[in-house]
Amino acid sequence: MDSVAVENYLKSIWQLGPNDVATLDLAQHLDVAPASATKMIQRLTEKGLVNHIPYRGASLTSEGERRALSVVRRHRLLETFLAQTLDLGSEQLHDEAERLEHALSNDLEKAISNYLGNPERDPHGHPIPGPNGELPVDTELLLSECPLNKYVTITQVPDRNAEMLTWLEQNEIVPGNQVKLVSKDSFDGGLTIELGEKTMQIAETVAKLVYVSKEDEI
Amino acid sequence: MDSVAVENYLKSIWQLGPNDVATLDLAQHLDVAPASATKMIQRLTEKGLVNHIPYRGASLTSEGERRALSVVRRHRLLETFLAQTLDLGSEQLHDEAERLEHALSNDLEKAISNYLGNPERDPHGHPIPGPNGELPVDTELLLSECPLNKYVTITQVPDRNAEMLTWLEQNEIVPGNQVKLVSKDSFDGGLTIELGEKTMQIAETVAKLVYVSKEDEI
DNA sequence: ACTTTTTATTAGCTACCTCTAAATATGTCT
DNA sequence: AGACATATTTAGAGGTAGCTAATAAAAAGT
Repeated sequence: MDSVAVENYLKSIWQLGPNDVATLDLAQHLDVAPASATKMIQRLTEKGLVNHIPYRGASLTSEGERRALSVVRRHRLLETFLAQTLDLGSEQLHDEAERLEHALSNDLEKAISNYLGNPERDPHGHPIPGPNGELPVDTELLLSECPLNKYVTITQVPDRNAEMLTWLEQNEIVPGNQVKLVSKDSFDGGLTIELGEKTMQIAETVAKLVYVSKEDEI
Repeated sequence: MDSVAVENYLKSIWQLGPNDVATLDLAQHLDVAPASATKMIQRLTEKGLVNHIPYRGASLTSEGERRALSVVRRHRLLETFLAQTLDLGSEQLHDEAERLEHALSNDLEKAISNYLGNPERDPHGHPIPGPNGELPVDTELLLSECPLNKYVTITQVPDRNAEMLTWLEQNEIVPGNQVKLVSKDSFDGGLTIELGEKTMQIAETVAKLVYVSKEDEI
């Protein structure tokens, strides 16, 4: 069993990957000092979970990725489970899953997955890795990069920022809804989209975190 | 936030209390070396959570007890929650709750309690401490010490030993069922009880872990 | 190309929690 | 009371994970 710290590092490297992750980025992501990240990267390299080229960056080995995906699976199953049973604010879900994911046994993971009917997506639309780390082939693209004037279906929204999530929900930018990208403002990257009957503006930073499905008619 | 280790020590001292707990008993209960228990007792004393008279034993301060009861509350809420949603083997419940209890936030604790209708007992019949550590006044007594030839209702069964729990369940010794203590064998402490239509033997060690309600007619 | 800035690593320290082995206190038995 | 057994504590060490300050490497600017 990996420690909570190890699991969090692996998960963060996975989230920031798949390119080599800079020590500083990792440290900021985990809210630790850069020196602490260096130390841990070395420990993980020692364990064979990470490939590290000093002064360049770190990436996961296949075993490291397997373990990272196991954490991600537990996280997303928990989010789905909690969303379905208790009804918590969508913002809370992420934080709670963040804590509980490290304490979920194999058996309980199975029981939860089974209870939920072995779901493939969490409530934010993120794919849930299979028991052995399988992820669906990624056929989705970013809202910020989708073709103009074509309706697409929102598949994934980010879950890490509670504020943003609330804003997205209030504007009905949630998985399943259809949007049409009307125009991209060239100077600030802002996007104009149509959603149901309303037209609205969305910042590029946000649009870069929302995924939509590729093939979609009308 | 107390660490997992601190929470486990506090919980164990509470479980072994309320009398002074011997270092060796505590160490065995937690499966650590006696020296480790001594060290932790000293740390807890430092923090004001434990009263310790060297070579005598340790007991909880009121703050220590408050925190121990918070762990117990989380544990029992989790057992109840998991029993109600997933249906896990009764043996598994305890182990899973044991892990998750340390990762349960205040908010999630509230949400779960609320979802369950603020229950006062877990599935094994153990009272769930209130949010501030309130426990009902104890009016129950041990099956091993209850009056002869009087029907009493089982209120609590132990949850720490999976094997014993399975045995108890198979023999319908579960909270809510009625039993009559027919006789106590003086030499080995074994008890003869009547349960529904059958008469059976139960070891004293087990009978000392089962609680029954005091007032009960027929 | 050299200097400055940024990024990364090393060195050295701390806290927490564990262990084994040695020392000490307590309780019991004769 | 003295001796032995048992329980407890101290001493000393190791692993994990964090920190700051100092150093070194890489990247960027002039």
